[in-house]
Amino acid sequence: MHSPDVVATKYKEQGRRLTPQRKLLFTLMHNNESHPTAEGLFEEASKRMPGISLRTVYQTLEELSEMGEIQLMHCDGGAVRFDPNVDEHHHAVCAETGELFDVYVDNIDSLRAQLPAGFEVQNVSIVFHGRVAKSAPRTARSARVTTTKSPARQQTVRAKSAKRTPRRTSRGSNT
Amino acid sequence: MHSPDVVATKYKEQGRRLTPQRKLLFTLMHNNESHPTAEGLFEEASKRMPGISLRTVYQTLEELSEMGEIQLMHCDGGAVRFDPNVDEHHHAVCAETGELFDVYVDNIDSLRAQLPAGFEVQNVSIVFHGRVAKSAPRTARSARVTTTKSPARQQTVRAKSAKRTPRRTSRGSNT
DNA sequence: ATGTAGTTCGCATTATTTGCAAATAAGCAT
DNA sequence: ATGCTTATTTGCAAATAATGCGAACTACAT
Repeated sequence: MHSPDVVATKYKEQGRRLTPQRKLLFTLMHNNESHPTAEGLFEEASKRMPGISLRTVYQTLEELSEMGEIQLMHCDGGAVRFDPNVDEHHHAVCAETGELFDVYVDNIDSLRAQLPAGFEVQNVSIVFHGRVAKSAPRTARSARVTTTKSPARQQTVRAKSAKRTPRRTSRGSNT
Repeated sequence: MHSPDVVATKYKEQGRRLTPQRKLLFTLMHNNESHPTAEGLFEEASKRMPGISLRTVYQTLEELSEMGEIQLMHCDGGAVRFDPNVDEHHHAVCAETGELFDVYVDNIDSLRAQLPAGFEVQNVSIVFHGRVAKSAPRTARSARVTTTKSPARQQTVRAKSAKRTPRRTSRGSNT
């Protein structure tokens, strides 16, 4: 996503208005690497602008997405997460914390896949499921991918993964 | 997923009972390559057993998932789709029809990814987004993956992809 | 045939997101 | 500054997807 200033200019060029809400959201999303959900962003925004509406957050995120300033990602079936990084990249999800990291993959074209006959690939999305080791964080950047699962049927991790990001019981009434 | 008979045996072994609902669902899921949603499976099941509850379908799918007989997949943010193929495989989604195909990838380990320091990969899921060409379906099985997008920022396809699988207005009252 | 515990089912509820209309407020012209 | 016009913001209802729960039901061992 471009800088708040540039995005602001783009907005004006398109006849859109610059509201305080939008300006705030531009700022909160710029360089945001947390892959927030609409709710999460709403909470952040509420701190600086109490009263801002969740509806507006959704609205603005949709605009930014349409303008190609941010990307959406449907990760584990929970709420959509937004990413200001629109470069071609992929993701790694920590099974424990739910944290989401950007991952660059160099050689996707070398993947040998048995695609359906006549299938034209437009883009590929890769998600690395795993966990961040708390121990000695050796500087293992750009390593070959090696999975930790039995060679045959693998279901251990997938099995009960339907768990979605836990959230408050209800919005508007945090008892 | 194993054959209905084998699954039935597994159920008995675990002290679970064999109900007509379960038997039907075992049959409908076995060798099912359509990656149905719970709703979809419910509709199929309803044809043969009117009155079966959607709740039971969800329930049974969850059981099968816990038993490692089927896999869940969160595809585009819509409803979860179920896959009786629990071998290590990936998916291809047709952007037009929404159809989902199983895809086998040989050399995932050759992917060169810049993972976060200390990230231990447990498994990788790859989704090929694209479309099935209606023209001459050349037998292009097991080909190298080549994406159709500008080398720089790619957002064309991602942008408005939040569209979920269209479904009936409401369940229970199909006017 | 009987009893018991596992199942099914319907309904309420949660969670995420979008539709809609009324109230507001940018940004331009005066 | 004032007013206008129309884009925006907001709150609420509604759509969708999935789960919790309890009452009614039934598989199946005895």
